[in-house]
Amino acid sequence: ISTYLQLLTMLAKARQPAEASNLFNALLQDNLRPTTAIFTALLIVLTKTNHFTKAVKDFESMRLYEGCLPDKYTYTAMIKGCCEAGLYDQARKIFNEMIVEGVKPTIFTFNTLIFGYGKAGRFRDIERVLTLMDSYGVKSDTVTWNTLIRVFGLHNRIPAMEQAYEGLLGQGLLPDVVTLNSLLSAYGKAGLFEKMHSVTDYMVRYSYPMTTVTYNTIIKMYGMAGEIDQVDMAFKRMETEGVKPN
RNA sequence: CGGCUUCCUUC
Repeated sequence: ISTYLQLLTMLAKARQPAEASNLFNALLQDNLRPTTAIFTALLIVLTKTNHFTKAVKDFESMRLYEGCLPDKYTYTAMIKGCCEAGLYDQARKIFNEMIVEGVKPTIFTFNTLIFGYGKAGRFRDIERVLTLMDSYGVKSDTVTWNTLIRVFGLHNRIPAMEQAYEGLLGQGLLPDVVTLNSLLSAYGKAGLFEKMHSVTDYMVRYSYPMTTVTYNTIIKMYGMAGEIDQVDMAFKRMETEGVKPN
């Protein structure tokens, strides 16, 4: 069953829903019993590939298999799927069901909700989630702040984004490469190139790795702004820094 | 140890 789980996880990453369904049937034919993790992996591939209705059906029917009750992973995956499908009421319903079933939401659950609402610009809902999180005694982590920074950046809410960055520092956490790449993306989108530079300076000063993603972000942002010379410089710098283009 | 969240990769 571990073999099947590993294979399903790979198929989820590769977004191969048909192959994943075939594999699930093969597992049954091998007289193996599916597990909650197997169903979760299956739900992930389905929601990732716009087979949301099928995912809900499997989410409902998994309970018919012995020992296959949804757990914190399953609920979080379904909440993410609902948000990506734009079904926020459904996401909330599944969260409530999770609570009723006695499955404790984790930081993953809350971060997923924040990202889902944030992408859609539902900032009131984010506030609600943060309050809820507090009431469950779950403490925000770097990913929480990164998520807030990302979603505010996506919506060009630069002051709110910078407030989230301050929140991260205020909690005694350090930015990671995802934080800084998100800042680069937002500043680039807003045309705040001086601020982009202060982020890259910061990365150099504190020895953050300038990854392929970092350079891809810089190239994309300058490209969108029509700053072709900057694009060229960034690409050449990748080569001199030994960062491989992907 | 293996399945859930945040950065570029069709906007």
